Amino acid sequence: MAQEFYPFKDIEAKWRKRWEETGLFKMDQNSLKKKYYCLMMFPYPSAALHVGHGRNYIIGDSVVRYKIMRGYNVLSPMGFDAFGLPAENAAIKNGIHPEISTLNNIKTMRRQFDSWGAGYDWDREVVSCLPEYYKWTQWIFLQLYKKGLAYKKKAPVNWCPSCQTVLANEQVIDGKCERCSSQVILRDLEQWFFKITDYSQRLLNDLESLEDWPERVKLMQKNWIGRSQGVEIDFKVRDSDIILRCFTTRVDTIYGVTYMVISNEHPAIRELVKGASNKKEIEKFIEETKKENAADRIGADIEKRGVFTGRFVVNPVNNKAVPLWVGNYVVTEYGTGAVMAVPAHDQRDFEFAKKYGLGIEVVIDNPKEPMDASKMKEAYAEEGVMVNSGKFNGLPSLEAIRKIADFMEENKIGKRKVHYKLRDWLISRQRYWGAPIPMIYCDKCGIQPVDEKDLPVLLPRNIKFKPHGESPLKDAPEFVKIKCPKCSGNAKREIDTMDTFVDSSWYFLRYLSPRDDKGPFNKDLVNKWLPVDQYIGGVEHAILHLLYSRFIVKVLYDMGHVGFKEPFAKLFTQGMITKNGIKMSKSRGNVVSSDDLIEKYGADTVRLYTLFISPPEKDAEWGDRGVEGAWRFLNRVWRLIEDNAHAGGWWSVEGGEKDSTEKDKKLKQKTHYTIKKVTEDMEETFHFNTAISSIMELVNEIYEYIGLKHGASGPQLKEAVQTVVILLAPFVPHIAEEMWEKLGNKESVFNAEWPECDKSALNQSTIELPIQINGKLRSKIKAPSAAGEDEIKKLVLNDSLVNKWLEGKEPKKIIVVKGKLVNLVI
RNA sequence: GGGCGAGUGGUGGAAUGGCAUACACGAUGGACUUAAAAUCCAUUGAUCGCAAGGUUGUGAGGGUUCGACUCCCUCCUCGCCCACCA
Repeated sequence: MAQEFYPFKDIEAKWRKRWEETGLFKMDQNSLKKKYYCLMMFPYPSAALHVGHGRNYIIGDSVVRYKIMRGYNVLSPMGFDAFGLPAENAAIKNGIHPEISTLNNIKTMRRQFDSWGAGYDWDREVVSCLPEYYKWTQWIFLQLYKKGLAYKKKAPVNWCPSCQTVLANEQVIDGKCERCSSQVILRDLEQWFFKITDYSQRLLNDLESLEDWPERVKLMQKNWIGRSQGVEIDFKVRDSDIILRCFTTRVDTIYGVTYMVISNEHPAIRELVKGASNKKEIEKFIEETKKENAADRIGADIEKRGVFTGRFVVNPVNNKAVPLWVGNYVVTEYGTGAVMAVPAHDQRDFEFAKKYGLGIEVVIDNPKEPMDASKMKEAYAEEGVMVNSGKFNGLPSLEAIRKIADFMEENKIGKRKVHYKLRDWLISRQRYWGAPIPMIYCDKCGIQPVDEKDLPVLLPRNIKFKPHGESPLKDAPEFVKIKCPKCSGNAKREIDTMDTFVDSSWYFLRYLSPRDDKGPFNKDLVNKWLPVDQYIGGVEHAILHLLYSRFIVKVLYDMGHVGFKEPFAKLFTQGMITKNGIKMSKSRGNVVSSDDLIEKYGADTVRLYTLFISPPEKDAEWGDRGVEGAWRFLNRVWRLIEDNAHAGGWWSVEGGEKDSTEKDKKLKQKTHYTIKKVTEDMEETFHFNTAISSIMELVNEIYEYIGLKHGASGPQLKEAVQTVVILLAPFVPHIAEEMWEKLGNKESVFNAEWPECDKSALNQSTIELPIQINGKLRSKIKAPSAAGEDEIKKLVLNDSLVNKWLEGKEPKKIIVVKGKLVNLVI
């Protein structure tokens, strides 16, 4: 009897070659089958991948293979998000050109994808750092420029002194650089922005159409866009022509305004403090708090501080003058940078007023307990009844919001207004390793776009990678010097490059015509294949990448380049693999090498364990021991086929016994239950872990069926074993193919028909009926599965154990649940 | 501070109103073996009992229900996202 391990090395090599030859993953443009575009987020090329990375691709590959088996014309492309900081940082450190290290890493990664058995249509590969790709990233920039959606402005930006570059807000974590953890400072630079804020409302509205996105992700996007409805109110500055506009969502509290605060970066601030007696103090305050802003925007808990400007502003509803302060708690970029302060009904204002002895005036009464301004411990921010509010007294505050807004609009004191937290997208990077921004600066003609026919603007090859606060492209004279496209005079190129999120905001369009040098994508193909049917990636991209991609697609839609408004119909976000409770990463030293494991156990074992470890949307803790279990299981299935092949091959037995015995019925029932379970998991939840465990149960059932004697036969057994092999194929493709061949099939298992669940097989002849008394399990009886309620009740009352528990009493009620459970109430 | 999610054996996890702990890992005992590996068999929430069997048990407390891991309320802990957004 053969007791060797299954020869995974030979098997895996054999089938990989076969898939390559038969083009299993090549999308067929002329196929009549239904299309299915399955997209994995394309990775940044980093050197050695671990099992945590593997999980992403194994999940995606299982979906792809399942859909192929279900008869779809599947498009499963792969590419590389190949521009970015790490390669450039490495170049600074060790002198290796980013292009070389990146292309090397890509080579390694392709090999690793292959080693996981993850198949892609490699003819469609896109690599964002190649001119054939970034030419069109630049084209996208020019489209936005043409539409007035790309503009330049001086803006305070997060600056990492160590990386010598600008960071997006989201790359700043706890005031520190996401990559190098140095303290981030603010710095004013001329930057290119994309006007994503023009699309705020549409990006918000269309979230509702994304029914197959996780609620969590939609909510995160919604909060990020941050729509709030309110009123903008103009306050006149006394003894001045200046008008300060502020925004509030709580216009019902307008009569409770006791002071106003403006941000330390408010545009009118210089003018306002011109004649102030404490001018020095104010200026000192402004300087100090500017420094705080960087840390502040990042979340550090900074105490509220402020300074009086010597000015007063007039409340337009009651003409009352209130003091004007400069404070560190007003967000410059949001609203108008000026806030009407209502200490009685806003916690922040309350704290500030307490600290500086400013007035507190109650204008909304808490219906539950009367309020007294002098005794308040905290602000009352709930609804209530209007008091001290002139003609609005007595109204419920919710109603007052409407009435006061109406009143203000009628009297032109204020105007309803919607604000968003969403900011424009800063795309400039003072970096080499990115797509150059295709713009030219001419002294005579000003800013000029590069002509589309002159694209791509190629990155120069010879560059010194010494950071000096400006883009390294500055040191490449052959790059910088250019003729103005308008007047042909001497001009200079833009030396900044684009944020890599621009590269990744349209790559899914390029896969349909990756080598096309006439356009960024083929309109017909793209309209046929998009939206993407299934997008799979990490939840860390829930906000930025997905929002940017949605934005770019909407812009392209508006310009008539594509016929759809949303890029991704269905989204699945997987969890990450942890080790010792933290994310697997090289710097933390807790990586589990995927290559080593594959060398020892083969790809299928690694795949099976990875999928079995937990539901894929959840984070999962890696345990090396569990791999053994997956390995044992595969050997167990393998033996099932090997041993019986030695014993004569029961799968060839066509006739044999009819499926009449109890044993046969049980096996058939289990087989069809497993089909149902696996199919549901694949279609609905991607819960591969439960799909696999149900297949394990079926294998256990098969072993029980044949007992220890080999050479068992019969149609039921044949069906069960075939089912196991087919159902396993999406998860462990190599061994499944080999076993499928051993079962005498000439065609690939991926051409096999996915089994249908025969519902009649799910009902056994007799079923075991659990009996509860007052909800507690007290007995079990055997009953025919076709038995009616009355018959079941009769059987239950005849059961001796039941009678023992009834102690002669008559049950008040007998509840039969779906013919599967009985509960007696006594 | 706000929002979202989660809390089940020694471990990963299963069950979304109906037999709690499927499936797997680990552990213990046994068979086979000179031995080991592999494989197979048995046991494995806690607790009482020689046993049949009982009691108890899904973060804590309360509620709804014939019946609650599941629904509702209060609280605790952890995780993630956002965060002085007026």
